[in-house]
Amino acid sequence: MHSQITGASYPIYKHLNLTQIANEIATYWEQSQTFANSINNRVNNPIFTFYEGPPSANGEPGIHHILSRTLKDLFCRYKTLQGYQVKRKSGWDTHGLPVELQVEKALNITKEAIGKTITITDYNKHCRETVMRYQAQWGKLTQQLGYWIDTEHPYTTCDTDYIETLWHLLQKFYNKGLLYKGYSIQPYSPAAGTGLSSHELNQQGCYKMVKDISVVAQFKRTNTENEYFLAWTTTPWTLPANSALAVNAKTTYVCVKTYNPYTHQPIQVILAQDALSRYFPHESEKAQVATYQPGTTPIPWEIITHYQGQDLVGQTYEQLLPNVQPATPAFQVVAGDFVTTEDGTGIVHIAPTFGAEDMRLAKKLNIPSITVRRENKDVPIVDKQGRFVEEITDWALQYVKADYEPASVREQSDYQSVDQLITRKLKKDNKAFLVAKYEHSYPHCWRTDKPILYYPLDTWAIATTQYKEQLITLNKTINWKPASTGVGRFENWLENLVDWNLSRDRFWGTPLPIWQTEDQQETICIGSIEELRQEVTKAIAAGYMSKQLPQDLDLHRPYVDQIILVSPSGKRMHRVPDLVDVWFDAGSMPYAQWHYPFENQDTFQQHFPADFIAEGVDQTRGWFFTLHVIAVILFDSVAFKNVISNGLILDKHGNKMSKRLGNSINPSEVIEQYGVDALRWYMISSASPWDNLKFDTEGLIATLRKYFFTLHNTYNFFAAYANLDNFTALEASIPIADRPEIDQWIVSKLHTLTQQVTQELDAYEPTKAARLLQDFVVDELSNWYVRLNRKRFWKSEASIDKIAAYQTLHTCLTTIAKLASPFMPFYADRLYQDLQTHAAKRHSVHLSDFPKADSTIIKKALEEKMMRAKTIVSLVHSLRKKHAIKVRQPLSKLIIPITDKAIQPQIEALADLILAETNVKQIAYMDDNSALVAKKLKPNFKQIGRKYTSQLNAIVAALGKLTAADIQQLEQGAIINLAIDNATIPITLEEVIITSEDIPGWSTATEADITVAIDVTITPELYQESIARDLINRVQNIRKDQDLELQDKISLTIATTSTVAQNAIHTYKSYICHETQALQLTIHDALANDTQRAQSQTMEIDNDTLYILVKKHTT
RNA sequence: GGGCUUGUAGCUCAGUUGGUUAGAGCGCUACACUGAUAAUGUAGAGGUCCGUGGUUCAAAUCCACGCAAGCCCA
Repeated sequence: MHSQITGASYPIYKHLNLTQIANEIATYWEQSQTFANSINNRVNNPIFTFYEGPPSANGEPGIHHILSRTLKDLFCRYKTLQGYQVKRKSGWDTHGLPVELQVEKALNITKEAIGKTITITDYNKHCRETVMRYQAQWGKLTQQLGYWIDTEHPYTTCDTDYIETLWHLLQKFYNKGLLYKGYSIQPYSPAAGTGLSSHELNQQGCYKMVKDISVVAQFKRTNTENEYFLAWTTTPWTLPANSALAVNAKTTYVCVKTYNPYTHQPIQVILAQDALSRYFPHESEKAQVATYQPGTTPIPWEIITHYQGQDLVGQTYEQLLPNVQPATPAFQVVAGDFVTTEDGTGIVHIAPTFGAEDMRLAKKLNIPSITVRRENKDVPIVDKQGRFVEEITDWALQYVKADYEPASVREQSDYQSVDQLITRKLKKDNKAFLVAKYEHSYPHCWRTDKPILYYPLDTWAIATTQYKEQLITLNKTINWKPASTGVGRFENWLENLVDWNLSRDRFWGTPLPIWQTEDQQETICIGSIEELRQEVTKAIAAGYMSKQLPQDLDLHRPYVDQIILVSPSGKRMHRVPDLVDVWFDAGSMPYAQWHYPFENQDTFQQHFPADFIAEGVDQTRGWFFTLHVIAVILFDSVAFKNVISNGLILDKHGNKMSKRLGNSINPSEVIEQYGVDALRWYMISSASPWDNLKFDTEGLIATLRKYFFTLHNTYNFFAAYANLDNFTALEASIPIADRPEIDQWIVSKLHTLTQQVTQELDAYEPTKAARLLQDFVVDELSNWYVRLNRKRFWKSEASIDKIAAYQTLHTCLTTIAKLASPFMPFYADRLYQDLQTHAAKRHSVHLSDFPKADSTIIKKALEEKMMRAKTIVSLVHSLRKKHAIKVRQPLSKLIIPITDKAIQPQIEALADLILAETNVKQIAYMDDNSALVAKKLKPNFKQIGRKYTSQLNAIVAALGKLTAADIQQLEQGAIINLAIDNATIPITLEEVIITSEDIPGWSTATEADITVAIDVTITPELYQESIARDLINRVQNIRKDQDLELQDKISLTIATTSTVAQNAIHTYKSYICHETQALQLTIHDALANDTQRAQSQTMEIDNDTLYILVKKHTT
């Protein structure tokens, strides 16, 4: 090996160990404060704002977090390289139900115990401790992933400052009149005695298929003999609460004369025309209504009237189960937009106390609810345990769902559920038209495993619906990736917006800062700690509080609940018990992370709204929504301009990962085994972030092999020779124009790549960018440029050409390191720094500037030329294969027919390259008019398709019959007239595509517009040359086997009795010596002795055995 | 039940404004090439472009209705 005199040396790593590199680079970053520097270096630069969605540290980080965090990191690094200052503040989501549930489980208590067997203080203390339980794992993963984010100053949603900002925001809502107390239908678990959040219902397995009894009930129209409205329900127990029926005003309804299937009494029933076939499937029985014999089937029917839904509105009916009377007149038919005929009868039973839609409609139309009085309040006819109240005399105190009964009751053989009892009674009373089992998916309480009820509860809500239009308008300005999430899923959600229910009846969360008098007539909303202290001062004066609040005030329960304020009229005011939905915490982070407006007003202004956020698609109606709502309503702005909503990570079979199935991937293990750069690259390049990724370790390994090893080997190749030649990359740069054409080509490709990568990243398309990079490295740089230029690096003498090759490859590798650094931050940094020979100039790639494409260097024509050369090479290889002629066998000539004059000079420019690559002596061009070239013609459909439409098939057929002479005429500009259907169709050259397909008598291959033929004659001279090349190859392998260094010289001894081989070796002696670095070459008929024979290797040439003896030459 | 996404070779994915023989990589088989390479080249096998209708001279592509998977919501 050359001695390294200058000290300019590129490290060489025999085996690529990405994990080790990542660890070393991580240490380097830490020691050099690289992350901090990448921000501090850009103090006066434009700001790129990124918001981190706060994760909850009460669970372990999973592989899906890797994806979104990689995306976040990628774009922040990219923008940093482009010169922006990108501050990234991390955050923690600390409040909420998941934490509480975890604590309840750990303490083995239920919600009811809180405040009784355990104090709220102690309970919340447990919550506070639990919430950061996995903080260490998160920290480790953040570090392992190379996710650059400020973890030293995170925002934490349970901090007093954070909560104070929330109070400020809530007060703003309150002052706008948008925060109000309402009464709404919520999922409620009677068995657990608590309302459930949507989060709870979305846990795995909460929706279950259940068989319920469904009934089509007959509601008797007032003042008629036997006319009924038919309405369908899957919850018969809600029928005693019915107070209206809803129809769609625009739907057509019919009145049908028929018989009740249970009582066989003649009836007339009203239902939607479109629902008719569902209940009257037999067309044929129409005429037999008059002659029907009770008890026989099928039951005849007959349509007697048609109605518009509008005509039915306002009609009244008799109460179905008259146990409890409404306070005001009820039992009317009303109109509801949501009524469809897709299932049921097209008439919907309305029970305002047990359906969200029902309650909304009831409020709008003043429909009374069926309620009873308890403690001066109107309450539903089902109590909080899930039982009918006493007033429902038929089934008093029975559970409305069988599941709520104790097993001992439920399993008795004569037990009948309320649904069964009700339907039986309806059947008997001629009020049931059809009773059937119905299987559907229904939510269950995750804790008791019992079905939930939709039940009316008190709540505080934000009137988001008032801002619906503005929410939609501003959403249109957001760049959603993928767009469908924004214009489809999100906009659709906004179109169907309901008011945001903020209340949570829990303990560990941001308390609602609202104080009320007992009669609820006076209310105040507190917007800051300062304001609270002022109110406390008043309360002290009024005698309700004994002293001012402590300095280290905790705004959580139970402390805030102990604060009593005084109302303007002097009454005591208590805080309402509600906590705020944790999504409000997360959606407030743009403000609360800076404790705005109490501090950092400038910082907030500079960093609002965000340029970029990224989270899982499941956040669409979570974080993305709450960010949007708060920003639009309170700040008249979007909260983010660009958003990526990424998909899920599934296992390799496309199943969801879960611990239970044992198919989940431990991210740390993967990172340690394969290296985080490989993992990041695999995830980004395999599928667009918004598509679900089927995670397969095999794919990850393929990425490693294909991309990383190739890149690494390209670097190693460069380093090995650059070290030998003491190339420092500090030499005067040879102008690109003065370098060989192939250098100009790869540099042109490099700038095209830079342009495309920039374009894709600007469009938030990281997958496309990564694939472009990978294709460049593997196909263009390694597999073409390096392969074709190896000789330039080998040759021992220094030359301009050699320096050009080094400089070109060095530039490519350096640029790749920069372009790819956002994707593979560790390896890119190592690569980049290893390429800098001077320690003084060496710095992190992440402190460099992102490459800018220079359009003057991009030469499209050259790129096309090279593409054509590649095609020709692969066609020649294909022909050799066909004739079983190996590449080491030189051939005399390849022939290319030229159909387009412009192509010949393009091929000539790269002729040397093509000849070397294909091992052919010469290219011959064949004039396109040559009769030897057989041409084919096919229609250019784009040209003629729209022009001739119906005649097209006939034209295509006629074109197929054209002769070679016709084609030649066309090529010379003539117009060919086709006779089609008694008409003449003129065809011009533009309307067809002519290709040269074949040269008769030659072996040809064709791809696109290029045809290639080869002369397969092997002359004795060519055969000799192939022997020489075979021998060289063999010797090179022996050198390699003997572990000789690249520059070692050898003595070569050959023994063979074949005169053909001997002659060949004599002829090519100097060539063989030069290629194998042999200083001596002797040829014998046989080897001298057994020792030599033992040391020699053999090969078969010309049906004879050839002995090869390679000895390292010593001086 | 509603909204959205996805469905192309055994696997992972491309496939432009519709254009007539649907591609790449991995994997498999054979041969070749190689003093950077764990590579690479060539050829072969492998396709109901999820299905059914429709529009069109022409559909993987546009439309409708389904099916399957996933996410979000009721």
